[in-house]
Amino acid sequence: MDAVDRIVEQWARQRPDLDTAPMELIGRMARVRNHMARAMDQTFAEFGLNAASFDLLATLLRAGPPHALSPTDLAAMMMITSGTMTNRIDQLVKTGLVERRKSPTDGRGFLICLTPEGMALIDRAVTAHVATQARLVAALDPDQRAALNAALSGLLIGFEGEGAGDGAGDGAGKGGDAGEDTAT
Amino acid sequence: MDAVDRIVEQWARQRPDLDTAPMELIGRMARVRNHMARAMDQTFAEFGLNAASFDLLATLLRAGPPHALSPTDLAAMMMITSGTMTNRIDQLVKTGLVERRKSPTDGRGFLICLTPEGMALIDRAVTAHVATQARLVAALDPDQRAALNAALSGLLIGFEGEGAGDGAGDGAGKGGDAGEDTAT
DNA sequence: TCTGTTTGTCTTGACGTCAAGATAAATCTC
DNA sequence: GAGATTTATCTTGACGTCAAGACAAACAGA
Repeated sequence: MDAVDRIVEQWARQRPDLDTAPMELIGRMARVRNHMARAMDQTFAEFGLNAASFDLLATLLRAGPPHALSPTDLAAMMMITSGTMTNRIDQLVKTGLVERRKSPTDGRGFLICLTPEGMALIDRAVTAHVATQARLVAALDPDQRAALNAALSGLLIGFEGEGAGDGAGDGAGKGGDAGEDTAT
Repeated sequence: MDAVDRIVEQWARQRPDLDTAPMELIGRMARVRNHMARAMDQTFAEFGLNAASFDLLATLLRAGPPHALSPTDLAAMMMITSGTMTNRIDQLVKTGLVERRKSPTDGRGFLICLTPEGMALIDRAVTAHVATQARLVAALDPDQRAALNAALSGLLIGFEGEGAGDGAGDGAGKGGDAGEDTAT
């Protein structure tokens, strides 16, 4: 009897015509994701980061040497708008974790590079993040994990299409929510 | 080979020491949730609502007659702060879907009530919402659905504790994200 | 070469959220 | 009952996001 069960019960009384089985699934997934996001945020905070800045630094790290990407490429990979990208870069430049270099090939463009400090920080932060993630799924035994992963893959293929490009790129809503980093 | 696989592959090259199996699971769940949230937002928009206003109206509806709750109770159920609650109520009062009545028993308090218009709208919107949710899980066969639900329940119990109170109530981060309605 | 279009980045304005605190009413303690 | 505490709600200020558009540099066609 969890919180989702209580909500489903209320609907059964108020609108017995509704089939709430999908709601159970989706509701639980939303709640699980919220708990996980909260836990991961704590790990980020230990390194003076939030999900947004962690995501940017991690994207640069896992891109491989020379750990430099254009704001446009970063925004595409992280599925955020260019304005948001500018803002995130500004903050990380202020804290000295990345730097803006002029693109050698395009006078309009920049390359966002990890500084040595940024490199060192994100390297440690990623290690801690992976440990946090391991802890978050520890409650599941291997069979359950495999089943969960298979079901999620099935859904994801349905949403994104088998071998589509990188981003879902639909176009999110505006204010407040919609995302909280999508990957890493 | 989906987007999450590509990210995991990059980590394997850059940090082969990491066990990215949990990341796959969590990454897929985050992406699935984002796609679902986007689809549900579309349904809400068809009724002139967003996730926030839908959530409030639906909470009042499923609470049963007389479809009236205090802002404090609503905020607790929806796991948002009192300031956000004030804001959400203001908007729905402006559009005539709910009204503020003085509490008959507490001079400080109000009861937020569905107006007839709000009642009619949310009743139709919930029907459409449930249909959208059914469509979102249609890709899974009954076995997969059961396995997914079981795995999510297991995780949720781990996070919220077996029979705990209504809210997780931890205390979220501040700006931007953290939620996008949790239930309904 | 010159002009028009495309591309890369930043700026502006609006929105929804949160945290912290202000205000008013209710309740408790002596 | 009078003063202190708690509870219910709203207000303020800051933040991060998006959409739309401003601006500069690069490219393409005559």
